[in-house]
Amino acid sequence: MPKSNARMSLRLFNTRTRSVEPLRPLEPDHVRIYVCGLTPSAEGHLGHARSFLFFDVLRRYLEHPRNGYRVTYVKNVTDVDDRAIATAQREGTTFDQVVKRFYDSFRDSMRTLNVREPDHEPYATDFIPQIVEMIAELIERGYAYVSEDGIYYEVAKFPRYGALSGKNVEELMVGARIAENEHKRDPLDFALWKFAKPGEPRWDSPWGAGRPGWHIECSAMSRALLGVPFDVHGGGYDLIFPHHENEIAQSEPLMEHPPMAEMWVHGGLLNFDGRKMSKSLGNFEPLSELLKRHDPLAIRLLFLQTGYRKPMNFTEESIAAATTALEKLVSSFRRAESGDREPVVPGRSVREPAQHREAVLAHLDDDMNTAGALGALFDLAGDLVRYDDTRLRDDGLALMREIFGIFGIEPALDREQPVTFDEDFVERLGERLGDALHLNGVTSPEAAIQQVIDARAEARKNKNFALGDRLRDALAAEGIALKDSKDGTTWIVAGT
RNA sequence: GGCGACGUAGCCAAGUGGUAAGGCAGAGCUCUGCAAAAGCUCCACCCCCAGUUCGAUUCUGGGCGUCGCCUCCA
Repeated sequence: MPKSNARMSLRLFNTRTRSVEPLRPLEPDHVRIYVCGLTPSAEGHLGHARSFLFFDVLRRYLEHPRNGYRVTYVKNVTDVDDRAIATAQREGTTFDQVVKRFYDSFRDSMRTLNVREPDHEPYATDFIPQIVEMIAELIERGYAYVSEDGIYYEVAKFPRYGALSGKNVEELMVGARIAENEHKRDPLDFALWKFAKPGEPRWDSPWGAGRPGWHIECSAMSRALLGVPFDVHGGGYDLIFPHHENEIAQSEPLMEHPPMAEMWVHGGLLNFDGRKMSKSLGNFEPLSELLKRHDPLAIRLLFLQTGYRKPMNFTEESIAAATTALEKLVSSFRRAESGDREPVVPGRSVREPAQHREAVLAHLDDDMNTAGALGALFDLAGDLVRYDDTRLRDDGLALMREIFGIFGIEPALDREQPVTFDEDFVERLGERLGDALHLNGVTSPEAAIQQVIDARAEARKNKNFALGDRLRDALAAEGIALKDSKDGTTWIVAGT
């Protein structure tokens, strides 16, 4: 397979330049990515997941043969912050236990969502020496000063401050909403190091024991693990200001050749029923809970349908639609795999897998237009059962799997029906069947359903359609739909 | 108040200076004992007004609306 050439290369929107640009890695064939991770001092929600899901797809695509890059992907964990400390004090525990609890849960959710593990997942508290070193350099060069309650970055010393976010420093200064702090020289200055108050976690530093401010860890850890400059710095839109602006202000004065990251890539935020999903609004469902109610791979598909930079709205209706759509894609795959074929309709053009492949990849090259790519994938799925040539069919199946792999939904092709029955299913089904059929000592829902199917087949064979329908209706009332085909009857969960 | 994004069918959503992908839902048909599934077919004057243009949904200006950031936030 030919390597990528200049004509078909991945283009991404770069927040730094506000334009779509080709990705040109600083090292040949190697892309270094730093994505701001979570501050696990509270429950993660689906909005967090959207961002990480996008970067997971980006990473998969970079490694796909179309691009063929080796990727080093770093996603940090802000494992000490004011809120975790406050929660710990309230609960009579320690901040690291609070963080562990929430982050363990979030990692489980990421696994459930088929998000690949980062190459590095640095915790801020594991990089205190590097953070302290960086603060020392900033003080030495006159960008930071020691104050009574901590060490601050002096924004006025960095002329490019505001360039990434398009903020005007003067306007920010007059903004009434910047927190006043008597220990700062300027309201815009932000903490690099906070001296510990009694009872607070502390690490030693030349200036006094304390903890790092939020922003400095990303500057220190990206420098330590990737080196600066690197290729892509990612995160949610809400991080552009002030977090990423501050990272730049911390990192670039210490560099010979800024910028710290060639490309800044930001994912759009997720709304929930039309409103921002936020910890402060309290209108969110923990990710771990939501994943119990919805197919995680359908969630991936749902996110793929919207441009990654656009704000999107999550509703029960939208996830239901995505769930159905995923089932249909998988169903097309399975039908083709089993040799099932649809006649080619006159006037309907069937395109070869290679053409579909190009269509999908061209969309992805275009600033990761996953929605367009998904449309092309549905086109492929439609043609899959129309190839009368085995080679084409096999190529089509392989392509389907390949694209599913980029999207991170490949487990859907192999898994069993993702069905959950509640405990009373068999009992309720038995009641619904009444005299029509006595379930014969079965305990598993699957076996019970099979018994009903067998009994119905017998009834239909005997032309006893009334009984057959009664059996089918009993299953339908429990949300189980039957599908008759020449090879027998199968069932799916249709919902009630 | 400052900055920014968005407004395409019932819902979600891609996209283009030359009368609009895809998905979900819906309708009709085929198949079928019935149904489901599957297949076929159908379903959009692209928020409003003005301008540029031979031609705008796509460009420019104004308006209206929704949302976000400016404070911890993916």
